[in-house]
Amino acid sequence: MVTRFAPSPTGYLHIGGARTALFNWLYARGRGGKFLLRIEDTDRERSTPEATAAILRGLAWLGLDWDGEAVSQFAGRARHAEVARQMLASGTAYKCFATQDEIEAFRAAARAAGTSTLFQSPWRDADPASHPDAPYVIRLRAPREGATVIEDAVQGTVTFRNDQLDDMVCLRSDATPTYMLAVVVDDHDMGVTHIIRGDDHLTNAARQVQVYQAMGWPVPVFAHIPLIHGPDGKKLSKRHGAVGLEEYQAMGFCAAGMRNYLTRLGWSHGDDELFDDAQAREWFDLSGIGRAPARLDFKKLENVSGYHIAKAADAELLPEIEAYLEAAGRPALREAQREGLMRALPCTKERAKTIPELLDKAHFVLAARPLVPDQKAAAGLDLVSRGILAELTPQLQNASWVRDELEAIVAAVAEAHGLGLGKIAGPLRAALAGRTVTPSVFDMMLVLGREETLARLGDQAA
RNA sequence: GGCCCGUUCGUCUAUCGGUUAGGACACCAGGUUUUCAACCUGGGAAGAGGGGUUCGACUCCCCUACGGGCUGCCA
Repeated sequence: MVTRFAPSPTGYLHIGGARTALFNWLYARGRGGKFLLRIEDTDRERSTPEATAAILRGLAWLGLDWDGEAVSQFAGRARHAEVARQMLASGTAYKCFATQDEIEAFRAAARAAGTSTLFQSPWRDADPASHPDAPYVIRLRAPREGATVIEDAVQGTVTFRNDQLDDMVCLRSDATPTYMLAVVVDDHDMGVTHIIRGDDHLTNAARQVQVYQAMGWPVPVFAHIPLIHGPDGKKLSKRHGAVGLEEYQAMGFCAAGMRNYLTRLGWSHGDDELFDDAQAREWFDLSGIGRAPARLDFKKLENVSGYHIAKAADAELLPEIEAYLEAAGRPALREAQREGLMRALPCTKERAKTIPELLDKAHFVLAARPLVPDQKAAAGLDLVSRGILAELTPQLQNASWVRDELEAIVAAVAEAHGLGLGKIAGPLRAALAGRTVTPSVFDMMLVLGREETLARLGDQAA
């Protein structure tokens, strides 16, 4: 079995497109099939190489790999034209010499008369001998009786009356193929067996089936999935905020979390919410896809992202963090910071929903001495607190650097002053991290090590 | 306008004629706690509306409302 993702390179990779790609990828990868990528660049006006690059970057970040090279649809235009000629020869298509003006006049008249605006070409049954020497388009000779039926894996059986479908243009007057023709030819030639795409193509599917039938080609399995809507239930657009996949990377969601969230958006497998790629590949199927459009919920995305960050192996998280830094336009990690971060990951990743949040928790290991405490931290470092820190320092000097002993020492000092651990943890936190919100003070000491810990305490002690 | 698709807690969803309509996120209350987070316990929260079919409908059919898509020599 073969699936494909076929985006138009006219902008960024839309979050909805990303999910479509993900579904196709999951379906193919879970069944030992192939997942192909085709760039639908037949619209020369709007297609740009930058957009293609953005799509490739987005897929790479999401972790979706495709088989073979990405195919340019425009490159296959000669083949598409050839098929149009074949249909002409077999009589399943015809030359139409109607001009744009004539078509517009037809539609205007139809609108005024309240009849169907579907264009009915007078050339459909014209004698070839009467053909003028003028530009023409090649139109499909679509059946006028009966109905065209789509057996859709998501939408079920969808029936279109043929009198609702007009003779669509397959080859334009400049001899370039239209999208409707090109998709069908490419999908057939590429051996695509399952077309999973947005349901904005459901109506198009009927016209495309007519082309398959005209060519006598086997019709693939269609699965038209509902679009993703904004939080207000309206079609997702820029006014809702992030629509481009890369924006999600820049916001710091982890790729695994994004995959999990997007997979679960509009598809379900019982009550399973959190899963890894292997499970997703095993579970994913067309019958689990819902029929109603889904809305984006950033809170849930955060939750899922946090789950996967906590679960990720440190060695895999580090490159992802560095990729985030680059995507967000933030400075790269210095070598010392990279090493420190690796040590700090175990005590920070479990508390972060996103990568920027993780970096914030890891600030203590990213910052270099002498630390400049922020306002709140500075407020906690009063004279009394500094005195206690000064008292604590020599005791830590000779301690064996293990959690139990560090806890015991700090607790003893606190008790000597008639204080709870909470009272002394504050100033410690301020001295060690320069902040009031940090990982556990003992975790920080262990990550920082004896030397750095004592140095930082010394910086702040009275 | 015509054709097509959709509609279960705020959100994502389970249910495939018989359930006190379940789970997750979010929210609220309490607990735990060295901060934040995490975690634990509890709570409120749904079948768009109206007709049928049936012993019995969230589930099947029809109508209405609302949302979406298509209706291009765009994709």
